[in-house]
This record gives sequence, C-alpha cells and structure tokens, in this order.
Amino acid sequence: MRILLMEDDAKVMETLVDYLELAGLEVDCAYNGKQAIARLTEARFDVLVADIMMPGMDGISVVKQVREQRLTSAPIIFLTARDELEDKTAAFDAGGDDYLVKPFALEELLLRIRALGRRGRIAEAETLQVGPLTYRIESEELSCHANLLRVTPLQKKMLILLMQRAPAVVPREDVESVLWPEEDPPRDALRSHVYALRTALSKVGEGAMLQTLHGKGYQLVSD
Amino acid sequence: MRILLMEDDAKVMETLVDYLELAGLEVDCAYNGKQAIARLTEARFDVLVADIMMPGMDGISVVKQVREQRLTSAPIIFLTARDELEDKTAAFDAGGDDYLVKPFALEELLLRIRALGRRGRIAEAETLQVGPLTYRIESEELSCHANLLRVTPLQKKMLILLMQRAPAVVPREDVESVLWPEEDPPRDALRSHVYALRTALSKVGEGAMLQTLHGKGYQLVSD
DNA sequence: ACAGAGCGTGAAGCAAATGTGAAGACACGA
DNA sequence: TCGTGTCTTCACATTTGCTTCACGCTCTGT
Repeated sequence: MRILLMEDDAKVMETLVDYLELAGLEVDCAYNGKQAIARLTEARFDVLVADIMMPGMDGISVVKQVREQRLTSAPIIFLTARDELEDKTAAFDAGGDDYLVKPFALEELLLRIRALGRRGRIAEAETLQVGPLTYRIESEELSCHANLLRVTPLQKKMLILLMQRAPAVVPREDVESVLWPEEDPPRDALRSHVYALRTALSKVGEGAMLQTLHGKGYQLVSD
Repeated sequence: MRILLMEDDAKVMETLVDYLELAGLEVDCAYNGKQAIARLTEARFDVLVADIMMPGMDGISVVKQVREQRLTSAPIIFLTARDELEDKTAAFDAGGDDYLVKPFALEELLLRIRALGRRGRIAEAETLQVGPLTYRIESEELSCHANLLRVTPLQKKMLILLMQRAPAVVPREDVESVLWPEEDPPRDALRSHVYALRTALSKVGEGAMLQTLHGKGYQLVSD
C-alpha cells in the first residue's frame, strides 16, 4: 500500500515514516503543499495523510485543491493538534475522510490507514477509459483503438488529467498547475503541447476528442 | 443519503434517529443482527452505523457476516463504550471503516457519516431541462433534440439563466447583471446576443422558445 | 393617430485567444 | 562528443467572441 505523507515538521515526519515503513507500507513524503501536489501528479497513492497545519498553504487548502482538481480519489486522513468541531467540519468539507487528534497512538493511525486503504483499493479502477482512449494505470500505457499512443511525458500527464475529469471542462489554469506544479507556467508552452497532443490523437483518428473552449479551458469529449 | 442504524438500546436509538433525520438523512433501524441482515437484503444503504455491543450477536460478528456475504459494500461506522486498541483492531479487521467512542458528539457522527457516504455515492449526471432543451451540468453541454447547440460563452450563460428561471420572465436588468457582473452593461450588446441566441435556437427549430416581453425582459417557454 | 421608446436585424470592426509550424534551448545517455 | 528526445519560445495566420452602429419595425401611452 502506497502512502503520501504531508507534514512540515521533519522530526514528526521521521517518526511517522519509520513506523509506517516498519509496518510494511511504502511511504512518500511532502513537506509542503506544492510538493504534495507535484508528487500526486507523478505517482498513484492509496491513502494520503496530511497535517492540517503547514506553512505557506495549510493542509486543508491543499486537500481542497486536490479534491477540486481531482488529482486523486484516494482517501485522506487529517492530523491536527486541535480538537474543535469547526476544525473537523472544515476538514470533512474539504474532502477529508478521517481525522486524528495529536497526540495519537501510531497504531491508531496505522489502523485507519489500513481501513481506508482497503476500501479505496476495492473502488479504484485499474484502468481509465474515455471513449476509445484507454490508460492502464499499472503499466502507464496509453492506447487508443488498441494502438499504442506515443506521446511525451508532459502530454501524457495532460491527457490523463483530462481523462480523469472527463467529460468536464478543465480550466486552463488547472492544466497549468498540474503540468508545472512548482514554478510559474511557461508563457506559450501549453498551446504548443495541446497542439502536439491533438496531432498525436489525430494520427489515430481521434483529434476531435480534444476540444478547446475559448477562454475557458479544454475538454475531452466522446461523441 | 440512506443510513442503517444497528443499536439495541431503544433510547440511544431514538436519540440517534432524531438527530440524523433532523439533519436530512433517511434512517432505518435494526435492533439486532438478524434484523440488520434482513434490512440489508431488502434495501440499499449508503452508510451503516453499528453498536459494537449487541445481544445475541455482537456488532462485529454481524459486520463480519455482512462483509463475507457481500450484502453491501457500504462503509460501516462502529460505536462503542470501550476505548481499547484491541477493540479497534477487531473492528477494522472485520471490515469496519470508522470507529467512534461513547460518549461522542452527535455532530461528530454526522460528519463521519457524511464523509464516508460522499465517497461511496456515484456522481449523478445532473441536467437542466426545459422542453427539448437540455443542459448537462458536468460537461457543460447544451443540446436540443439530441443536436448539440453551438453558442458563444455569453449566450450560453444567458440561456442557462433563462433555463434556471423558466418559465418565469427574467427582467432585462437581471440578465445584464449576470452577463456583466462587474462593469456597466454595454449599450446595445444584449439585444445582439438575444438575437444571436434566437438564431441559434431557430437552427434546431426552437426559435420561438425565446420570447421577448416588451419593456420587461425575456422568457423561455416550452409550448 | 402620433411620437418616442423599445426591439429585431444584419453587417462591420476590433481585440484577444488560439492554431500552426519551425527553430532554439536544454538535459540525458550512448 | 554527438545524437536524440523533450520542452520552450517566437512569429505569423486564423478564429472566435464581443461590441457598436445603422436602419426599419413594433409596441405603448396619450
């Protein structure tokens, strides 16, 4: 089971990582919101664990963004020092699935991670499909009409995002923040990538799937 | 959201039912394991809430049976008076998803029910419909008689507003304040947009749906 | 019936967004 | 070192969407 930890305190992080890895989980770390979002676009996780208090962008904002952009459907567990109801409401409203108040027993965290992870595993599809487009999550292969789709890493990332959100319209800003999580998005790059991706799709006869909504964003349609 | 409560104490049950129904949930009751299993075979639930201590068959055994027989895949929340780790392990092992220790705040239970229920529910495809006109909210598509309606962003915004308020008359000022929320509305633009929208509707044979009420506003009628 | 305001109609103009393709910048491994 | 693949930038063409304008018609109140 793969876990993403979001925690700014290095000591706490170390404790958590040690314990969870000893328990046989694969653990990945993010020390702030941007790192977390970057990691989420690169790899798949079964459960997210987020400290509610982080510098720059607090845990709740990160989770809100993650949920809104549908970067993952994995369940999220919040960690916090406070035990007030409004906190809990905010956490659950943002899209959290569980809530642990510090100090907590590490076994307790492990239990909850396992419970949520098990649930997610059942629900999680191992393939993403939109019309004739297929993305096999395990092998990270993109194919269309049984032809393997050959695209560059960035284009693949973009296409997966569009597939995850299909048939919704994905605002250009969202695409940019997924493609360039850390820095500012390059000025004209997105246009070129969309163009290239559309060209690639055209080669398998599906260039029309990738639609532009003038002034809004992009959308994957399947007739 | 539909909830199944498993609780042997009638007073506790009443408190829970009252609170949850007040919160807008549909609640069904089972006073023991057999009743619970019977209800599960009859109806579908979004979340199960089970007291861990019940006579005859304790809550954990019930849940174990439910999971083994795959009577439902809905998430399960355990309630218990004890706060010992072995209990929790047993609960999660049996297939539980969350764990609340008595006494707990009713709001807390509601939060957790909502969090788990949200995860399980399938996103409903919501649409807005007026006569032959359909607006698919997720994909933001407008269609009429199964033809895709091609309109500009502003026209789309206007049509959605009219559809939301149909069959009411929408004052021109209202349309303007929706189309141009920040600035002053351009002098003659609205007239042109109405004209263009009506033209677009005419192409699918529904130009007459968009009516003008001289000096008042606009209205969408469906025969 | 008359004037004046409101509205329909269509074309034209403009600014911004997007498409298009090539060329340069960059990192990486052979 | 070179070649390869990838990303970014740039310039220009094209499209899109919004607004304005002119002209004639319709409606309303007097």
